[in-house]
Amino acid sequence: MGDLPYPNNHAKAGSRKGNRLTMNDVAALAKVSPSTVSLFLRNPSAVSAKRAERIQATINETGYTINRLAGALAGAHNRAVGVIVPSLINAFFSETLQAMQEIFEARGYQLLISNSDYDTKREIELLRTHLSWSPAALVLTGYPHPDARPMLAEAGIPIAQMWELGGQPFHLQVGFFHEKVGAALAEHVYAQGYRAFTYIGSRMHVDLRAKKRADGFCAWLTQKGYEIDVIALEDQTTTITMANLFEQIHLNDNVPRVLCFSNDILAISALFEAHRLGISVPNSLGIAGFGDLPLSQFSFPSLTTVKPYPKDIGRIVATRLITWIETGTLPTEPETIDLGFELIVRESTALNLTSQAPST
Amino acid sequence: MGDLPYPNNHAKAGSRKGNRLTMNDVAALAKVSPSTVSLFLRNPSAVSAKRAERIQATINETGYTINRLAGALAGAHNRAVGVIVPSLINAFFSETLQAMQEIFEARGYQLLISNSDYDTKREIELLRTHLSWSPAALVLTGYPHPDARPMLAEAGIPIAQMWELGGQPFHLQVGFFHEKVGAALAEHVYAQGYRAFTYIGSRMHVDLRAKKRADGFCAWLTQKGYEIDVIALEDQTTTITMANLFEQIHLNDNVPRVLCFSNDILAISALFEAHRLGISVPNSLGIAGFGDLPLSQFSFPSLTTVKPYPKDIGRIVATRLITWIETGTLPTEPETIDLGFELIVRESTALNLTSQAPST
DNA sequence: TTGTAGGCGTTATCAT
DNA sequence: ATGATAACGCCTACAA
Repeated sequence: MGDLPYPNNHAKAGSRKGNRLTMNDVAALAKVSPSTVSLFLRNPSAVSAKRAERIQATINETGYTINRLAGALAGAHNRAVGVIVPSLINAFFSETLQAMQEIFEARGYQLLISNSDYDTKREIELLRTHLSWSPAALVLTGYPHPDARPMLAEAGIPIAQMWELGGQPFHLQVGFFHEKVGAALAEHVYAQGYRAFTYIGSRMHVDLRAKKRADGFCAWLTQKGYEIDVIALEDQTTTITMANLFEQIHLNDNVPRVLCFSNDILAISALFEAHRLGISVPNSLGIAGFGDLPLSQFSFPSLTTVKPYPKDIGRIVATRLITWIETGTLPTEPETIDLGFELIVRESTALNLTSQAPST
Repeated sequence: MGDLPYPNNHAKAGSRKGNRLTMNDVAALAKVSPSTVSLFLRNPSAVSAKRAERIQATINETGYTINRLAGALAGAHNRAVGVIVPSLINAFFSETLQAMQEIFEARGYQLLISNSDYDTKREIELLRTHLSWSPAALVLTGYPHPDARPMLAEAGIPIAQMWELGGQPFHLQVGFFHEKVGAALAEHVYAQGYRAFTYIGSRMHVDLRAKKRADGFCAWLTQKGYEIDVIALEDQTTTITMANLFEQIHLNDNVPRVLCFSNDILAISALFEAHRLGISVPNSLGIAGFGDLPLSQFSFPSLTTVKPYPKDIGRIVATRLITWIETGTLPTEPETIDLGFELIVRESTALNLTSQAPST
């Protein structure tokens, strides 16, 4: 399909000619040519001090603002960078976005952010929309749908994929292997002495990365000969579910159980539920999460979790992209940067230790 | 100052003429005129079925993507909407953004999002930058700096301010009074029987809304003749601070104390710290927050907090703005919508009640 | 319903 | 160092 049709019921909106102040106006007022103004704006030192001053003065007086739209069209590259994330609400992506934006903005790039809501169809549409703004680069989360590859390949701009490694990268891939997260966690809880395992993931039917973490967890333990209870929460109703969850769990001190959650929010809810029920964590039950929220180190007991590097992902993506944009080059070989993750062992899985000890 | 100069070291980047497929190319291939293609893209039903089909076919074959930059420049209005929030990481703003985006995107608008990092100077610069993209509308958080008002007034586009009420609105203001939040909380904890009060706010020197909540809290209690300990946390080091905080607090069962925090994250940390120290909440100490995180109703004890309506803020802003954009009108009278907030009373301040009862 | 002509505000090229 | 001129790709009249 082509582009979407939108109603064009915007009759008024002033006449054709907006009364916007243009570069020509500024040039006329400053008694220089438009080219000189343009040049001044891009590189002030290339203009004689006298005229520079005049131009600056009129800009100040008139409150002139350059029209980037026209500039972008005129053949300079567009200083906009498109970013598509699955969710704006997710704290991980927010951190990455913030980090990216700091760097991009410092170099004069504007971010066009969209969220796909974990929906592949939406993502493809968004790709089209983004491309229609002819961005200088595009940042995607994970893999794009195969159908979208040709479109992206034709765009001729650097494309970064973040938060997940694997598949066929375009130009740059920055992230980590989510299966390894699951495996690392499995290895840890096994080493601690837990012998009954429950993995609770939310929205795993759409959040493929959460799914991969679960898979990695199960794979490691299956190989050891254990069965894992996997509980998939359909939506964000952490809520009732946590009480239900604890009802389903059979605690047995001879075969200590651990609950691994696909994010720290769930894990912390579980911690509270344990408090409510008087279940001792980590001795009667282990609990672990993913994400290392600011809160997680201050919970009681403090939460064992896995910490990705959302800010670094953003920083690296931004830096690389800017290099390619400004040199006008595209890497011949796709670049893959594995940032890994950190398993943060805290009290909530410290089965072998004295869990009562206050942290210092 | 005019606009920022950025190095233009992007020599390569293909020749002047990008090899991008244009509407003319599509027209030629489909054997129609460019304007027919343009018309088709905007309103498919206005073109004869035969040609429509031909055009659609060539678009599919070539993978043509319309260039909105050119369209926007050509005098149609620009389907971009600028949004400036203080932080991308804050869960409140994320929810508002997500809600806004759903509505805007459904109507074909792209969001240009920036975060000011609670910095006024940055905000003014961002305003300039956003204006340079000639957006169809602008969304600000709270009040813009007075210096920025003329710029905004001249822009001639609808401007929405969200999350805070008061001052001189431009066209639309959607939010609530933060002082009232503080007052409502004060009234509640006083009614519960707490008689010693501590307010802990983070980043209040830059987050003026958090400051106002604190002020509202203090004002109400000062009027009752009480003194309030206000603790301002400079940065996000929740962390060590929570332990320090509890060291400073003198608990006295005859004069029960309540801790009110400027956000739920801090409040939940405090809840955990109380567990760690064996302090009984709410009987020995009350705790309240702000924000109503998903987690907050599942903490133990469940957290008393104030719930704003971030999604509604986003939805209303988006809806109103779209109306004005598409009718090409600007409201003559600024519109103010007070969404209020909800005081959610839960266990953590239930001094008079049996706090042991498990929630049902 | 379809085609033609002109212009949107800027930048790049090429003289001067 | 400065200025004239021709794109950039599309949209909106207006004409056919």
